[in-house]
Amino acid sequence: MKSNSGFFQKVYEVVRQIPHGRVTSYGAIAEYLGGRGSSRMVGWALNNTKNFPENLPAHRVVNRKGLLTGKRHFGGAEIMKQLLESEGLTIQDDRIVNFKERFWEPAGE
DNA sequence: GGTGTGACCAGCT
DNA sequence: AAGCTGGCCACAC
Repeated sequence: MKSNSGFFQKVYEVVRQIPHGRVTSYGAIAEYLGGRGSSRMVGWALNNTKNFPENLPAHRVVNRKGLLTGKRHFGGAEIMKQLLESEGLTIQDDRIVNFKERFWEPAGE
């Protein structure tokens, strides 16, 4: 075990483990990791993902309302929307349709 | 080692 | 009803 950040690493792992065509929320990941208060940390971790050479499905991570909050961090709202649509999801009004059904729980896997 | 921040969530006004 | 502030916790300077 590497004594690395842990939290960040875990976030990357979880995000990377998100099934194709599924979405999850920051709060869910945060709660799964340690505490619901760490929800903001999840966003920060994802902010580092843009430094990742490989494609991290951070676009599958949205807020509790299924709203594409971090779309602006992807370099364009259209990017995130297209990515999700490409995954078979439906985006309407910058929001994931049937988000509740598409919701994937980190601890669920 | 202290301060600031950050893509949230939930409660209060 | 809607808007805003606080809180949480871990990382970077």
